[in-house]
Amino acid sequence: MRYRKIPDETVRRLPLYLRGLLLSADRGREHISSQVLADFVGVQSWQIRKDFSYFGDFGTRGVGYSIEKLAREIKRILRLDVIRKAALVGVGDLGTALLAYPGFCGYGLDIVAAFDVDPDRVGKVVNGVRIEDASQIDALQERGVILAIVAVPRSAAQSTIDRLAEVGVRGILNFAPCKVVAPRRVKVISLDIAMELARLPYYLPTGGAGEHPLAGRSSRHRAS
Amino acid sequence: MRYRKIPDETVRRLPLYLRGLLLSADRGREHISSQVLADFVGVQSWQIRKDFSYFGDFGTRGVGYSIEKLAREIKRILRLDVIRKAALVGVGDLGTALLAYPGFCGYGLDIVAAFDVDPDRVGKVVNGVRIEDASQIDALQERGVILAIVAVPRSAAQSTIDRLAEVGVRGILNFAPCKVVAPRRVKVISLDIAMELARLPYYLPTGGAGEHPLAGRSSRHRAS
DNA sequence: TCCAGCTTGTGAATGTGAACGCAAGCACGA
DNA sequence: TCGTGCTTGCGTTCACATTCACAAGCTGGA
Repeated sequence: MRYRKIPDETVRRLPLYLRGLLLSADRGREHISSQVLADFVGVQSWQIRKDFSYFGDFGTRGVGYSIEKLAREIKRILRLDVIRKAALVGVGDLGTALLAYPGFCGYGLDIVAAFDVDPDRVGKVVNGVRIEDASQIDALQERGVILAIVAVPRSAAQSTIDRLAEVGVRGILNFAPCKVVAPRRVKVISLDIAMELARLPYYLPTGGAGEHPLAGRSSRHRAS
Repeated sequence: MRYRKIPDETVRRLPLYLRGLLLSADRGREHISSQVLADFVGVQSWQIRKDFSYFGDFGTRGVGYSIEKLAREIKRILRLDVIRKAALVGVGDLGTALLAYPGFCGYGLDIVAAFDVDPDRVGKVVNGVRIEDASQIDALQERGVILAIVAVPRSAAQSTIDRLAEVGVRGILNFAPCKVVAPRRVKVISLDIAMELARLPYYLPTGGAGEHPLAGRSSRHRAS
């Protein structure tokens, strides 16, 4: 089955495995079995083995996976094996929190630029990054930035993404709560936090008699 | 097929449809067809019709869906038809941003309490909500709060969730980047922002010759 | 060298959701 | 009242992902 079509869900799980390996690595062990890793990240062991089988033989039968080697392989597959520079557009409350968030560097992602249209914010330094005027987005290409995080208001989202696409950005993480479009060469991942919270009440128990008899059943698939 | 098993993916899309309806509502139209709504939110029209068919006949053939009625139905299905009180635990950078985020109220979700362990933060008022000491979580039940947002550091995540589960919280949106467990009666949705960003480089074009010949193909499923 | 115990890798079976296509049904005008 | 055009609802088909089960293969000890 090697090197056939790679399921989208597999790609979605790879960062999860990487996170698990990085968290478990500093506990002194050299190798880890699919069973132990599976328990640690909350999936099934065969799921892990199947996912890895799309990319090659990373383990040793009877032993397990070398933690360090496996982490390196996943990083290579996800193209996280080099430090990737990212830009943040929109330094409101959420943008500020993202700038301060230490979690990105664990994956080799480095926010090197931040932009906003508000003159009051431009020039301020947040977490070591100086906020620039949004017009400076034009220079992103020369600075070698091809990833961007969009945390602007809904009304500015599409135009921001258009601009980013124009200056050569190839991957965008969008937090604006609306549909956005981009050229085919630009991969956009959208995350609407309010929408995630909004589907939580669905799984709540019913107040009276079984109005939603089937809610919450059959979640064999993705947990969250 | 009415009232058979409801696909998890359908539940995941319902908030998307609701968002689309709310955004399109103020444009004066009374009815909307599945085709128009589909274009607006970025899915296929048959997908919308199929999803709604699990819950009942909301539309009128030849006319489309009443925007107001459909929004009301989706809210009912998602149990968003009453104002739901939610608590925030962890008022760091991300927590502060979430408190200030205006997007929740559009879905009838209201953050009425915020907790932190840092004495410097306790007592401060952010966006109209006074930050309380984490020990006050015990009183959540009497205050009628059964939804919580967890934005604490990784090391505190599991114990926070244990505590919330003890005091009767039934739904949790977790931002801590680690695996967490909860009793079956508690639904946990986890969101790891860094992990989302981490899978973005995978879709980047390859530098040299086709090292990843299949990347980015075949995305018939969920866009983001 | 051989055996016992583990763990991986993967073909095949199963299950689930996406995609299709069309009959049923409503609105409106002739 | 009938016909035309449009839109929904849904049975069916197809594609994909999960799940299973086991052969292949490594390690370490006898």
